[in-house]
Amino acid sequence: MRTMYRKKMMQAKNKDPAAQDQKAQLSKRLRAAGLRVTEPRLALARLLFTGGNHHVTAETLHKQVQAAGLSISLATIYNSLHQFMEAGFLRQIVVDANHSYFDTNISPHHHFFITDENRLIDIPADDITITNLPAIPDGLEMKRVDVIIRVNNAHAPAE
Amino acid sequence: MRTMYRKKMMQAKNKDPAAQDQKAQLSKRLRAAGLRVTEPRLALARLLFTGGNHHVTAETLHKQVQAAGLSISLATIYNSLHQFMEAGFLRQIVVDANHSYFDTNISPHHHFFITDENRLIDIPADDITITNLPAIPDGLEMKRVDVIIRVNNAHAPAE
DNA sequence: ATTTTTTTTAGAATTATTCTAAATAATCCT
DNA sequence: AGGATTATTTAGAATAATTCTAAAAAAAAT
Repeated sequence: MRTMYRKKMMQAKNKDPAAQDQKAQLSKRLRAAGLRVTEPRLALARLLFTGGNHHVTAETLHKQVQAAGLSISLATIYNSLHQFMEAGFLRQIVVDANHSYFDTNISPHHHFFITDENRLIDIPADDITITNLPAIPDGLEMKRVDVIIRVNNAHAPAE
Repeated sequence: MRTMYRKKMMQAKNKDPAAQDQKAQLSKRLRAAGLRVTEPRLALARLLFTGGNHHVTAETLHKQVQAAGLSISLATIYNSLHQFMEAGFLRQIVVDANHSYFDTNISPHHHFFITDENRLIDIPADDITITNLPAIPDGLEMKRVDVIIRVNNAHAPAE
């Protein structure tokens, strides 16, 4: 009996109630998207979907994973990012030929892109008013409107 | 005297006045941008800057070159596209992680991007009214505002 | 528990683009 | 004009980001 009790304590130590809850929530989200709940997916979901909105690239996410002491292959990271996109958990923002970001903020909004820092800043949808949108050509349907305001540091040498 | 006259005729046949004029104009543009006038650059300039606005990729331009019976390396095409960009003759539109287009229309305007055809359509600047632009963060200066309206063919399977 | 299906992964392949260094062409300078 | 100087072109190698492949591992179903 004593050993049993010890075991329970160990478990409790590794998984406090809040963490348990978070895990349950994320699992539910994954399952709702038709994705099996696996360790790599849970870990990525936790990195992406907790603690505010993020703009990540496959590479920066991979580094976050390593910084957290985990090991998830780049292939899995790409797979997961695409699956999360299809599930509507992420949105991809392509800013130039060399950089695309995955944005965890999926509500309609826009972006500043700081060209000389390769950094995105969200602009709430309400902060930009677009009136007078042109008619969508016949046979086509609108998927989304992206506004990117390109900025650079004042007096910075030409990009 | 007869042979001289013949020669002149031959020249006239290869270079009619209109073509001559076009070439002179394009040469002037290149020189104004600090670029030497070379055969490849002239040929690319003619393909790009005559006959209405175009949206090209390095690849499609390369194919146009070949279709015209010319041979210009892909490296030169990339070089020229970038030089033309720096000169302000072209503007690059990046629509997704896989495709970027060079647009010969450099006046302010926006785009429809037809996702299932990988095709851009210009939207005149006046057709979209953006009011209420957010303040540019301190120390930054605006370079340009891009609006991309993503559309797909109605009832098309998800992209 | 075993089988079936899905997921992960290392490493190869692909794609778009850039770099390198040698050959060629344009401009400069008498 | 002709030789020196500088810029341009090019083939092919290199790079970077992403995708593919096929075998091993994990999850779900039976």
